[in-house]
Amino acid sequence: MVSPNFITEIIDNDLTTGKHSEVVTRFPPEPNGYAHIGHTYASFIDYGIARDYGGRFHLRMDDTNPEGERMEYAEAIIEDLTWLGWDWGEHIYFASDYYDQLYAMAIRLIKAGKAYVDSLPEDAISEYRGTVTEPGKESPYRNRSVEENLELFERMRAGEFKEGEHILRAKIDMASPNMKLRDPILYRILHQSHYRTGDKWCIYPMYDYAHPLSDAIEGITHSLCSLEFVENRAIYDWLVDNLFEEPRPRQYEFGRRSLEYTIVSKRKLIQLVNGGHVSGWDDPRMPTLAGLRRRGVTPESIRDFASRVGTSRTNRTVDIALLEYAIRDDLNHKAPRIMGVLEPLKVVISNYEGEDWLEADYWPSDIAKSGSRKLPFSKTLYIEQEDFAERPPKGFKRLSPGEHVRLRHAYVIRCDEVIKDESGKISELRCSYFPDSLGENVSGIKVKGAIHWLSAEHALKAEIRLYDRLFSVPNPDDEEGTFLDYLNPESLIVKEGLVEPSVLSDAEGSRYQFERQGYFWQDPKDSSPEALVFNRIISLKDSWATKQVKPKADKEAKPAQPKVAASIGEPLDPVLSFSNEQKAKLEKLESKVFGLSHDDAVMLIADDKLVNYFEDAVLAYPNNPQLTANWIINELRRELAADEAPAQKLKAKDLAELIELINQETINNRIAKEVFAEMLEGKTARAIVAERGLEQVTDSSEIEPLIDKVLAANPDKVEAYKGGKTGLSGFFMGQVMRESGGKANPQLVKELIEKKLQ
RNA sequence: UGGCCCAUCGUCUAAUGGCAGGACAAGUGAUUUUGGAUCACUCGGUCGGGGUUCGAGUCCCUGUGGGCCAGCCA
Repeated sequence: MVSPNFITEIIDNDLTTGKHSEVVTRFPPEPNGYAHIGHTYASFIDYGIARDYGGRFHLRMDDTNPEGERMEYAEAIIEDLTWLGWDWGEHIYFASDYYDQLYAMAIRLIKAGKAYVDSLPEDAISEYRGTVTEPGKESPYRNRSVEENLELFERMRAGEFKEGEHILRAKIDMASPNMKLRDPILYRILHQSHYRTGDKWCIYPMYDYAHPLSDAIEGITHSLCSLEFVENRAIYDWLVDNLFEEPRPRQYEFGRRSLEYTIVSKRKLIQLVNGGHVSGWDDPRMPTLAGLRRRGVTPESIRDFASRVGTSRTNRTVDIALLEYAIRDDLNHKAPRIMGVLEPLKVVISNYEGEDWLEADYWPSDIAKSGSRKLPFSKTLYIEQEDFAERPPKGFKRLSPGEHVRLRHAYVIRCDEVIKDESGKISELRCSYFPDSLGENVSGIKVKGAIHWLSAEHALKAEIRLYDRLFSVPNPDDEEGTFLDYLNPESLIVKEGLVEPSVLSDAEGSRYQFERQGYFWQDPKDSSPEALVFNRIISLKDSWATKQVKPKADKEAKPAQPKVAASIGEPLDPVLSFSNEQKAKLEKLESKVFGLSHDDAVMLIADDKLVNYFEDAVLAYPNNPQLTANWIINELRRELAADEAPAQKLKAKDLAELIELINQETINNRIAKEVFAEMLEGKTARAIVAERGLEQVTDSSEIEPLIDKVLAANPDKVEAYKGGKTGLSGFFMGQVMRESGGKANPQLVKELIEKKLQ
């Protein structure tokens, strides 16, 4: 369901290491608006992962701010997510249910000296916070006694203060480069009643406080959210570390997905509704789930879409064609085919009298379903205006004067005469039909195409609403002016059309394909048997139309963007900021004694820790300083920088031992990396090599059989290689190296392979 | 004069350091009583520059580009 990604990788790891035995995720919407397509993606990851791992999925209303939150929204979100197919069983929660616990935990923090009541006014707090480039200042109230904090906080809760008079903050670090850590606010006073807790509280927890603790309370294992919360993770960890034991939840962030021709910002959606640009939150053009549902889009197709859009750590904008594909792909095998005419053109069959009820299959032959309805045929028909051309363009496969066409499920007709009204507009076609062309009994007349049609006296009038993309540009937010300037004026076109009489006897909520037009269903609000209203869910792919606009499309094609950056920036020379001592050291490392390249020497010297480490290592093994430098720069430094840093324990002389083994060619580079990884666990290089017998194999007579084995096992690859696919040399190398347990001398292997493949 | 995150076909996404693959889009053809669907094929990519390595999309440095952080919002 959810395709593998960096999060499932983490989960796999947590499960195999036993860090968690079960996966518990949650989706935490705030009930202050309607769910939209963006929510489906996030909730899909949460629900899908829990489901895939046989774990638990919680729906939690993140209601920590009484302003704007309403039960009505919570209910709508529940309805929408249920419709989507997410199943949380009994696990529906409200952050507001945790208010007592959260309050108790705040007391604990205060008692531990980790939280304090600040009484600075709002603007001062903002000022004291500093900026992204300047550290903040500590509040004069930061060092109040525990007793005073306890008393003030209790009085805050009791409603003794006005909004803004006091707040509760975590005591972390006002100088942190991470702004979120500059004593984040935990509680604020809000004299507002809450849609669930009423007037019980006048202090409310902030998201940054309530969210991690709610996760921990519920036993969430993997708390997944979007990228803009990366900085918040620091508070998340701080709080959970201070208040909970292992196993505790961890937060992981994924990239958001936006959709072309769509916006989901709550503010902008409201503007669309209030400005009358759409009919409401469930207007079929809206990206809300309510809108999608009313339009007729199936939950299956939305799920399929979400699974086709992958998960990564980058914000991305998805091609809307992918959504459209998912919708069509689902409906293709679900929607019976009927006929509907959007813009009728009258056709009189001169040589036909009376009426016939023809049997017409609901399904094309490539769909393994059966069923049919009766279709009335008579002297006067309607066809689609588009399906007739007085002067047909090249490649036109429909009706034109003197030409034949198949009426879908019925006869072949020929156009004999075109009748126009006073204004010159075509008002009617006179055609003749071929009685022996029905069904398989083809009259011998060849036709290029088949068109849809309806019997004039039997067809039902219907309002047909043709919905299209809401915006005329893929990224309205990236354009000049406001997004409202880019509304697609043709996002809704209403037609007075005709449909088959059979629809009246179909079940409510039936979706159809109007052949050659698209997928439709009756609008669930506005349609009735007396006044039919059909919504177009999605048009059919139209390769004829695509072909027609091709020259234009070529012109519109984006000019090839040069991928190369226009300017090549000069790296800042770090030597400029070096002290005299560092400069002296640089000279030393670049001298013949050490012989390091300039860049490597600079890199080491820029970090005192590294240069000291380097000097110690070279002291322990002086034979190849450059090799030592390479290992420190390319391998060791990464480990030193890692969060959990076992490398701190790796002594310079131990690394020197590894360098010696490499330099003496006792082990090859590939093995060296394996050994290095094990050394982080505290063993020494020589011990690892001896224990596991990792010495390099340099004897051709030992290697050659391995090569023969690999070549024999892959005759096709050998063939391809000899045919010029030299990229396969890496494949052979890899196979042979693997066969040798990684121990073969790679240069030797390479030479031998090349010799054998000549 | 900050910190953090990110960069693979047009789009989205894969590739224990070892054959850059898939899907959508586009194109060609087959098939078709839907210019749909289906099938086959084609087109097309590792942001630039250095380094490590037998071998780099993957590791290191750097440049460029993009995103996020200074609500008593979430």
